[in-house]
Amino acid sequence: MDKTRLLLVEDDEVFARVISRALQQRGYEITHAQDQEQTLGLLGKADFDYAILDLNLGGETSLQLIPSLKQHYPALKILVLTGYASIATAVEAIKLGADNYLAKPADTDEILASLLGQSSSQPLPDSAAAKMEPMSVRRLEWEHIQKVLMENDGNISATARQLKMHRRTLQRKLQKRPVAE
Amino acid sequence: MDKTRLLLVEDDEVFARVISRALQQRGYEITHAQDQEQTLGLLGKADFDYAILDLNLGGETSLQLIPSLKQHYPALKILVLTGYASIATAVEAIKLGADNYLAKPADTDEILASLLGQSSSQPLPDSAAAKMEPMSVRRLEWEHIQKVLMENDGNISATARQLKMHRRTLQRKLQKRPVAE
DNA sequence: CGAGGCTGCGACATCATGCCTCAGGCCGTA
DNA sequence: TACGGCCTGAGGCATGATGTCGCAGCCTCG
Repeated sequence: MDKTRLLLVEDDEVFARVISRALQQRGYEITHAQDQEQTLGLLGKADFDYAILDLNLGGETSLQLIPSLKQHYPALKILVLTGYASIATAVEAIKLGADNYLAKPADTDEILASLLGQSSSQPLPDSAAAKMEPMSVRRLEWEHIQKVLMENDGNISATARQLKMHRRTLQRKLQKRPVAE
Repeated sequence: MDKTRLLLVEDDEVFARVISRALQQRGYEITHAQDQEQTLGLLGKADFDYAILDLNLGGETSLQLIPSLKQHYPALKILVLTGYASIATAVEAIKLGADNYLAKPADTDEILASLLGQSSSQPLPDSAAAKMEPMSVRRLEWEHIQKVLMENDGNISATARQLKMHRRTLQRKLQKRPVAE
């Protein structure tokens, strides 16, 4: 039978190579694009069963690609992967049509499970109630910042003003990675 | 014209009362349910335009209610609200049909904005358009700390552990600001 | 072209935080 | 009653985070 075709949109060379190799060894045929333009250029030319999108492509975001991809390949399963995960972008991604959303770092197995798997790692019904730990202050702050940032279409200055913090401070916070938990 | 009808599913008495009152003052007609059963019992009996679901209802989750609600009221806009937000439940909620997902603490304006949200570019009825300023990070932090502190019956050490911050730091934060804005 | 807004970033004084430590208080229990 | 375990307030210090200012580059609009 034919190999499963997977589209990888990722701007980080190193990570792309690693994940590509890992997936190829598991029998997937990988096509790699590095930005929106390259991805859009592929649309007519090849078929895909799955797609993995890095949320942050240099300056751009891959969210906009989701509707286009879904339009061309209605059955395409899309996984959004990001090192700067937040609830705000997760909600946005899913609403746009992504099938799953995962935070880096994630190993190949997690990625595959999220991509293929129905539910995520755990059966949600009761695990949701069991995980009753409040967010850490840092995590809460990160989520809030991301949410407001999104409402301001990524405008850092405007976001800083609303949050009543100095622009320089916001800038520095955004450069760091979100706290794991 | 008729009032907008809103279904509030929330098991926390205090929070339910506060939010109910705030929304009623803004012209909404609120129906309050405390668990899955009560909610399901309402399905045939009333119409709703919006719904706010607390994710954690005692031992159960409100996620399962979403499909039922959507089925009975296809046009219903659903907002999932939770004090124990996580990316996993956010993704799950949206996939099940929720229209938005918000982490507590959130003030009434933020909740309303998230609920009505979608209808962008809608020239909001003059008055309502006023200020839906998000909370500053400091106030957000303060509220969150207070809430967790309450849950731990004022135990500072336990609170610090949950919040993953140093006890000394929490101690200092508590001594300082009553936080105006 | 020029005004005005946004962005990234260096520098530096100042404030907040993490971390260790001590002393005292409160409770069960051996 | 003395002990261990847990909580609290507080001092001190090294280090990290933040507020402030400034500069240069980039857009966009008139």
